[in-house]
Amino acid sequence: MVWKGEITREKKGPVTAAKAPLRIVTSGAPKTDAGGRSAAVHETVYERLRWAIMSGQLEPGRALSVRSLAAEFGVSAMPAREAIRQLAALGALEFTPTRRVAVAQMTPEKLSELSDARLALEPALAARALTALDGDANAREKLAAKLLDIDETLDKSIKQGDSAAYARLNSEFHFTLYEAADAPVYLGLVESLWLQTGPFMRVVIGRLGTAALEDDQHKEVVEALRAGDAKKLETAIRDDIKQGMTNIARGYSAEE
Amino acid sequence: MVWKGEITREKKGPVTAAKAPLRIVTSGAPKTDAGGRSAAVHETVYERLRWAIMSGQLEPGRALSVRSLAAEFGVSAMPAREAIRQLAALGALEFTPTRRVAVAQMTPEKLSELSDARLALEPALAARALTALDGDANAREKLAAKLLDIDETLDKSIKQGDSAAYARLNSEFHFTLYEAADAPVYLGLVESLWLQTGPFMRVVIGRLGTAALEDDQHKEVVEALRAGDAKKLETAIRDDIKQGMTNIARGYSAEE
DNA sequence: GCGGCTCAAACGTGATCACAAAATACGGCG
DNA sequence: CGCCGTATTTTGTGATCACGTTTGAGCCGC
Repeated sequence: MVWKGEITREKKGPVTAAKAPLRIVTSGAPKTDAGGRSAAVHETVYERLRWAIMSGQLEPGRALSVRSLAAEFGVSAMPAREAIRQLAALGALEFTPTRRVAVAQMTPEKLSELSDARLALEPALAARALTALDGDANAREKLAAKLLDIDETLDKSIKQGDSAAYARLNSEFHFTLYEAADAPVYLGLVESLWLQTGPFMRVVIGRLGTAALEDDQHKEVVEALRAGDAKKLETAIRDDIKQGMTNIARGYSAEE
Repeated sequence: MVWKGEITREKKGPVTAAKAPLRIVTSGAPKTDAGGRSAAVHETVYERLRWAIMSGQLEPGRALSVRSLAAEFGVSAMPAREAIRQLAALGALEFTPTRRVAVAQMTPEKLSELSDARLALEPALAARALTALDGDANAREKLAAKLLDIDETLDKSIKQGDSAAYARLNSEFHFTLYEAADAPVYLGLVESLWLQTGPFMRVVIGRLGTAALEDDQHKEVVEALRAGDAKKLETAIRDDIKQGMTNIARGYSAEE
C-alpha cells in the first residue's frame, strides 16, 4: 500500500470534506511535456492536478481552494486558478452554490451516465486505433508489445496492493491504445470521462482493495489488437469498462 | 441576411485570420442565468463568448486575445482569460505554438470525428430524454409543443435567410430536448461537440445559404417524442445529424 | 517595385492587491 | 453539555502591473 493510511474514512460533509493539508503526489505521473518549448507554469500545475484527480488521490467532495493549491505547488494564485477552471470545465471539479470548488461528487445517476458514455465512446475509439494502424502490422505489434509491458507492471502492482501504481498504469494502458487512434476529439471526450471517474476509483480501491481489480480484459485487448480483429477489440474494451464500472458501483453501494 | 457582409472571404492565414474588430453579438442568445445568485462577470463573458462560437459568429482560425476580448466586453483582462481557458479546455479554442489563442480550425479528419462522436452520443441522449419522461405523457406533450414552437420559428428564419437566428434556434431545439434527459455528463460532452462544430457552421451557411438547411428531421423528432417511440427518435436524431454534418462537409469541400 | 530588417505596439503570463462574501473558530448563554 | 451568535480567517473575484516574447507594419537598401 502506498496510501499511507490517508484513505481512512473521514467525516464527509455534504459538499466539502475534511481539511487535510492536500498532499498531492506527482512523482509517479507519466511525463507529458513533449514540446520543445518550456512548459508554462499553469500547464504544469494543470497536469499535476489533473493527474492527482485521475489517479484518485483526491476523494470526491474534497474542497480545493486557489490559495491552498497555489501553496501546495509553490506558485502564485494565478496558475492555480487557471488549472482549477480548466478542470472544472471538463467536469472533474464542481462549483458549490457559493462558488467554492470541490472534487465532483459521485451519485448513482452519474455513475450510470459515465458508464454508458464510456461504453459509447471507448470501444469505438479503440477500433479507430486499429483502423489507424491497419496497414502497418509492424506498428500494431509494436503497440501490442508496449501494452503488454504496461499490463505486466500493472499486474505486479495489483498483487502488491499498490493502488496508486494501479491507477497510473491502468490509465496508461488505455490511453496508450487510444492515442494510437490519432483522434483528438474522441480523446478529449474520453479524457473528460476518466477525469470524472478518477475520484470514484479512489473510493473503490480503498474499500475493496486491489484484489477486486484483478480480472481485467487487458490480455484480450492485446490479443485482438495483434489479430487486427476490430469486433473482438471492441468487445474486450467494453467488457473491461463494464468490469471496472461494476466494481465502482459495488464500492459505492458499500458506502451506504 | 444578418451577417452584414462580414462573411466575405478574408485572407485566411494558416493559423490566425484577419484582424477585424471582433464584433460579437449576444442580443439573440438564449438566457442562461437561472440561479438566483447574480452571475459573476467571468461567467457572463464565458456565456457570451460561448454563444458567439456556437452560433458561428467567429470563423475558424479567428484569433482572439485576452485584451481584445476584455475590451469588447468592457471588462478587465481577468474574466476574459478565464473564459478563454474554459473554452479552450472544451476544444472550442486552440492554442497556437506560440501560445496565442484562436477559434479551432476545421480539418476533414476532425469533421469526421465530430460527426461520429455526435452520432454516438446524441441519439442516445435523446432516447434518455424519452426515458426520463416516460411515465409522464403529459410532460412529453408539453416538451413536444415547445419543440414544435421552436421549429416553426426556425423554419421561418430559414426562409428569411437569417442564419444567425437559424444557428440559435437549431441549438435551442436540440438542447431543449437533450436537457430533458437530465443527464449532465452526456450533456457536457455534447456541448463540447457543438462548440467544436459551431465555427464550421458559419462557413457552411456563408457558402451554401440557409436553403441547404431546409430539410432537417425536426418534425420526425417531435413525432417520435409524441409517440414515445425511442427507436424512431434515435433514427430521427441520427438522420438530422447526418444531414447537418453532410452539409458542413459540402461547405467545407467547396472551400478548396 | 520588392524583399528583408528593425522597431514599436500588442500579447501571454505570472504576481500582487483590494474588497466582499463565506467558512471556521470561539466564547457565552441556555 | 449543547447551541447559537460573533469575530477572525480564509476564500473567490476582479483589477492592475511588470516582464519577456511575438507580431506586424513601416522603412531602408537593393
